[in-house]
Amino acid sequence: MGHSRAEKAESRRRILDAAATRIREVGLDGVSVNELMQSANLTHGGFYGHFESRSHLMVAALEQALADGETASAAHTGKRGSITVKSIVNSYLSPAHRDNPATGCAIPTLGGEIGRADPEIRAVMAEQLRRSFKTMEEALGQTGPDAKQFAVAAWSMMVGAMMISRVMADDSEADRVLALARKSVLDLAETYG
Amino acid sequence: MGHSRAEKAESRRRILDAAATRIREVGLDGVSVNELMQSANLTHGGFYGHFESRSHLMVAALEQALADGETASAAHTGKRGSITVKSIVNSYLSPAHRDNPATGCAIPTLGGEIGRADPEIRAVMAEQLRRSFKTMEEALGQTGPDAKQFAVAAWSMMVGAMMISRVMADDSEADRVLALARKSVLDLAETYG
DNA sequence: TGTACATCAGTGAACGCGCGTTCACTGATGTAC
DNA sequence: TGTACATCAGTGAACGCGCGTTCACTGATGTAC
Repeated sequence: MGHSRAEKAESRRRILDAAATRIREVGLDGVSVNELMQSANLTHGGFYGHFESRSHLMVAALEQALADGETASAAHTGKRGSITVKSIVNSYLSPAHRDNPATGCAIPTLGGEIGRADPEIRAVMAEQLRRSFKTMEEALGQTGPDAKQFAVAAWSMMVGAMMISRVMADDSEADRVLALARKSVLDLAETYG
Repeated sequence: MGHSRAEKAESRRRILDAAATRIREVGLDGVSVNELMQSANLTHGGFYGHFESRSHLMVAALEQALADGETASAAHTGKRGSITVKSIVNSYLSPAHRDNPATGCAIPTLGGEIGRADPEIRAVMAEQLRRSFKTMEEALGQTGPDAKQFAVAAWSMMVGAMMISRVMADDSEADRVLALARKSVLDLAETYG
């Protein structure tokens, strides 16, 4: 059980990875320092050697969760061929994404909580939203006000439908919400594209 | 400072009202029993004379918050004349609604949290969603698969856009999200209506 | 109408618990000679 | 290459705090006679 200096960065990474995953499962408020340290095979006291405070970790963890979620999405959509509206929507509004929040997009999971958080935390997610809008405009293959409107509408619908689908207990009802939202985003893409 | 038997129901109502308001401001996890009792001008010990446990209160508070939010919306849209898609959307996606979560719709505020809550809590919101879908179909003045698709798409977009708008720090950016989503819901209504 | 008693809404001290954070320490790693 | 020392990642006890919940109690209200 060594703890060389080179391994410190590795420990930090394990804490941050656990945090980025856990906050998507249980929310920012649902994670304790002790729990994260244990899942990184460390004891709670060492935490402050890696992060200034719990809230500093949360900022970093949210950044990573949002980046992870985007990468996971891009990995699905991007393999062989370019990103299209259809590939984004099919990947995003899939039952697999709904059933695996820990590796998915943090926006439907944490958005409500973050809407009432510190400006610093909100800024992290706001920045991701701007990037997401831009990606959607590029996927539409257009620029201008209509493309912007589509990007905002599509993302609003996707995060809303994902949140709603996760609330629904009945599986077929939850699946139907995803399917109908998917169709509607594509209908909108035709209208604006 | 009397506490007659007739006043007990009044105390319960005050606790429940405070809870229904507060959960929309700070989330289900953000409210403590002690805080609620104080805002009802009572001490914490008396809580269990009114509710079996904190989580029992939360179920009742969520029910009331959802009913309140719907009533508030209907009050705006319904005055003089019937409910239309336009009247719902204009009221829901207004900056006033965004800036007053305590009296507004609980879905964008609490949806993420509730997606990972007990089945009992999820069922309460799922039921409200079904009612909301139905109201939207009626507002569209149609029935059938297209009306259902529109209802799901419109609600997904509205709750998503509200959540996103609350994350945005910049006011004009946040307002623009609402305005663009509003336009898109109305565009969809034309497509399906 | 006036007194004695029962009811019960609300009080506040106490419980065990987990939280974020601090800090004196341990002991393996890396360095100097 | 081998020994002495410095560094510092990680440990674990302890802190003050607020949480949900329990419970013996108080005292105003309502009832019986």
